[in-house]
Amino acid sequence: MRSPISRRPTINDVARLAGVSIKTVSRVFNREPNVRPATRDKVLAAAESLNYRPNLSARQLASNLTFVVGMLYDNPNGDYITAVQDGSLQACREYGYNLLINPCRADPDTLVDEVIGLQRQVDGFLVLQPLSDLQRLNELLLDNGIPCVRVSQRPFEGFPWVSVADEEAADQMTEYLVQLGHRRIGFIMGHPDHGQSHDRLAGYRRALDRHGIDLDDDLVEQGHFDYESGYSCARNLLSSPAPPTAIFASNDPMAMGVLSAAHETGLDVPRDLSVAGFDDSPLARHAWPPLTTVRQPIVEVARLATEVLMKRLRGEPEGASHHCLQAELVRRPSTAAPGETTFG
Amino acid sequence: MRSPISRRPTINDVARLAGVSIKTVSRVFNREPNVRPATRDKVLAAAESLNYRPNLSARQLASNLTFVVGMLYDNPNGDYITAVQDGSLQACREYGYNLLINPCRADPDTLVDEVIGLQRQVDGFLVLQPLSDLQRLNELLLDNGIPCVRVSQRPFEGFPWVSVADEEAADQMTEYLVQLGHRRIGFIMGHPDHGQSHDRLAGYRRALDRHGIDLDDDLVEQGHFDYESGYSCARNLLSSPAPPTAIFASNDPMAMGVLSAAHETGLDVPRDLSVAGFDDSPLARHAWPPLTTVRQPIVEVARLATEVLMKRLRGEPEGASHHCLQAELVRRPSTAAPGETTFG
DNA sequence: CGGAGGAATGACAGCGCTGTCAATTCCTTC
DNA sequence: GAAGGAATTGACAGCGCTGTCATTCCTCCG
Repeated sequence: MRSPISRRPTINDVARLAGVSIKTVSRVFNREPNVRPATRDKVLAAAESLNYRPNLSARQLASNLTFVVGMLYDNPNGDYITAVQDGSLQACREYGYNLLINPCRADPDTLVDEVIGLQRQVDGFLVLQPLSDLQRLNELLLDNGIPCVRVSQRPFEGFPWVSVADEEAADQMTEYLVQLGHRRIGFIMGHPDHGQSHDRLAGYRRALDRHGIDLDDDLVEQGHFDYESGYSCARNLLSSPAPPTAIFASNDPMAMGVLSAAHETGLDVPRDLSVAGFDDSPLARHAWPPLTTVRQPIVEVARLATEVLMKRLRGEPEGASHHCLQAELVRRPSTAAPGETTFG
Repeated sequence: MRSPISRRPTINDVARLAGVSIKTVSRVFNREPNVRPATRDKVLAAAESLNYRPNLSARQLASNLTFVVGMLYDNPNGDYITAVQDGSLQACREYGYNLLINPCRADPDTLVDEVIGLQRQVDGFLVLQPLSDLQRLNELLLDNGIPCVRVSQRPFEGFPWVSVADEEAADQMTEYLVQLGHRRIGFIMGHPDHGQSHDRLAGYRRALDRHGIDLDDDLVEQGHFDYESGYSCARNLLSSPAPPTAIFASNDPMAMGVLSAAHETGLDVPRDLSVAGFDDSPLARHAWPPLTTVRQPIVEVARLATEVLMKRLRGEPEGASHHCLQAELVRRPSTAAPGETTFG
């Protein structure tokens, strides 16, 4: 007589039902090579019908691996973080890994402690911008032999990295503004310590260059990726003797600041001033008027980066050590030809 | 001669060095009673000198505990989620637990699978709104004997819960608008399936009642907590024969929609229309004009809920099964006396 | 001083899985 | 049709810890 107790199914139950050894079940769940497709199917069917999930603790204990990847970040932008988590989780689930989130302060000392403390609790790290650009952190990780994948616009010898074609996207946005008829286009840079800031500026410059428009340094302001700096940079730009007819801010919160400054100055957007952002955060859709911006494939970047990490951890061929994804221009009513309006 | 191999020390190493059995070491590390102080000290000294840390996986496997709590949510609001994660992590770290995030679709069938699949991977769940109001999910969790703490405005017999005094906050906001001189105050409800929506409506009603202001049903619109519904509800309200002089939306994205509708209609905010939101998401500060709203103590709610869960898991006295935290009114330029403006 | 009874400690069997290595099966190839 | 080698599968011993239960050590009292 079999026990009717409903305990969680183990690898033994699956093996028995599938008529194979537990080792074969283990192979299937670890995607090891050399399992006949028919056998694999039998095992998967058995597992499915029992609703079997491998016990992580047992797996960890036996393999001396944790099957957990840590996510290291200090980005305060909630929408960005949840998008990254979303993408990363997709890859994690596919590979049977779990994700341990680790928001941390960029303060180097605390950071070192945290990372070292986590050392045996995770198999590797996904390091997000802007933390991924901290030289000291990267070196620490590398010296301790901890597998990592970086999301960054800059390479760091020793770790694979995933980036977004920021320069190209900024070029496209500038091109679009030029095509609309703008010649005096203000630019608000992001935080100078973030790699992206410089790429976006470079794209802006490249597009202007191509059209033979002189780069007026007075049209470039140094912001910090936050609403407040967008606001004050815009105030500066708009109060200059020859104000721009369009302002391209390096991210959406700064563009929101530009909108506020414009409203406050009594300017109509887009008639008197076109405003463009970068990131396509939910903010952008909810602004008034809705913001023209650049949609970054954040979810895809995170998924890809996590997949690269998984492959690395499993010793599979990793492919290229650098992947670059394309961003996409999103046109909304905050931009128009100078003097025109997008509304009826 | 000691082995020079630098592997991580195990409980056996400590036991040998301390001259006791591994079980005694285990007792010391688990703070079990009935260990002589002298023995305890010997063990701790040995552990210290070896720099021993218990292996989590082994502990988990043997004890059938995971020292991980899962966070179950389907809220798409990134700022809310990161705030919750932040608060929850604070409590987790304090108790030596890890946090496993689990965004999921509210689709009941998938959900059941996910939760059951996670069953032995976590010791308990923190269930967030609005998932925490799904009757079927709560029952599933309860039937499977999984320890949970809910963040919700509604009780569910069997689980402790943490809520925010939404009704009171909505009352305060309405009171504030009345004090400014508004009599026709529009209200946009949230998603009818979310408990909060009804509490906020109740607070609005209570305040009007107190002031003897008749409740005009035409002033209450049914929204869905998103920008779009806020926009269309506001259009309805503003195009009525007797439009309101203030609109109180049940969350910030809807208030953003109200702002857009007002701008589009050519109304000046706050001179022609005061607008108030709820939640104090970053959106609110970045809107034009900045939104008067209600700050919810999200981080604190999450930390408290997680602490309650930890205590429950550790069999410590839990205290009350219901905690309620206060929200706080945040005044910004989007509200003013009718006909007045907040700007110079 | 002997014995009762609680406090302190230990022996040992797993927890559910993976690594190792041996056994078996399946193809080729001539 | 059999040898030879590669592909596939299985048996079994732990991984480091905790639960159970047996054993030993005290302490206190008649």
